[in-house]
Amino acid sequence: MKTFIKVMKALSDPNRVKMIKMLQNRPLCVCEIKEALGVAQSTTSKHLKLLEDAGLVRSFKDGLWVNYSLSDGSDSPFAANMIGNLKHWLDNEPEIQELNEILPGIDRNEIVGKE
Amino acid sequence: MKTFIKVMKALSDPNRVKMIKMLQNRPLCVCEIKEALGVAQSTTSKHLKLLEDAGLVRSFKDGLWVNYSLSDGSDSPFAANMIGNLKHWLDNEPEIQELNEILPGIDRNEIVGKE
DNA sequence: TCTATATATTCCATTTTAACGATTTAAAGA
DNA sequence: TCTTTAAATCGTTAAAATGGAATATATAGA
Repeated sequence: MKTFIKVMKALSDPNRVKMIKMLQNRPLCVCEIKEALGVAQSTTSKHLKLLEDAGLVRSFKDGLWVNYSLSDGSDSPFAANMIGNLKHWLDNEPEIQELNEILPGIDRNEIVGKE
Repeated sequence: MKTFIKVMKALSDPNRVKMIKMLQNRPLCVCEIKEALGVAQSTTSKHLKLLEDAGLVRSFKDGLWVNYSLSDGSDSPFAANMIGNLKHWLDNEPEIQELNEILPGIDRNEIVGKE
């Protein structure tokens, strides 16, 4: 039950759902996700941790960066199922379409730290 | 996005998930669900309203009673999908199995109002 | 070793959620 | 009409979730 609730909770926040949808395009570092969503870095990091705990995303370090990508779902069948569903769900949402438009223009090497 | 979030939120509370699992057996009135879960009547009613808003259950009156049953999912494809998944999910959870055991013994005509 | 930078963590304020008791509403029956 | 009873709603409280600023951690490079 707990693992199921974790997945549902993880997916019941719009920003976290957007993160999943963005990661369908390509792996992203925290700063790229933060930039795309327009939220604070700490907020981004916390959301990603929650998604990771639910088995929906995974992370691997690359120097200073931490790359997040979709999980293969091997941790939780619930997570696996939802990752699969979300492949086609919500694609017509304006919020998601807008993200897909700006995402190609977002590059970790061009993000300015604090402003 | 909103309808999706509603479904996820609705399913991110253990008591509400238990309600769904109970309704897989048969339609139930508020007092039967309250009895099975051991929570207050007002709590039960509110949870059911939330599930109904998400398109996961529907209700119809029968005299003083209000019967709740699983939705056919026509309101929301997300709800439909989750109702389908939950048909086989969580069946091995001790909490769910216990509910399935006590449920046959719960009868609306034998529930005492306030005690 | 010192600095710069990306991320994680901590702290705090605000909002949301879940629960209960009490009250109100609605329907059935005396 | 009055009473009873099931369910919905309201009011309140405690816990959890969300968000940002500030700080700590970790790695790369000078």
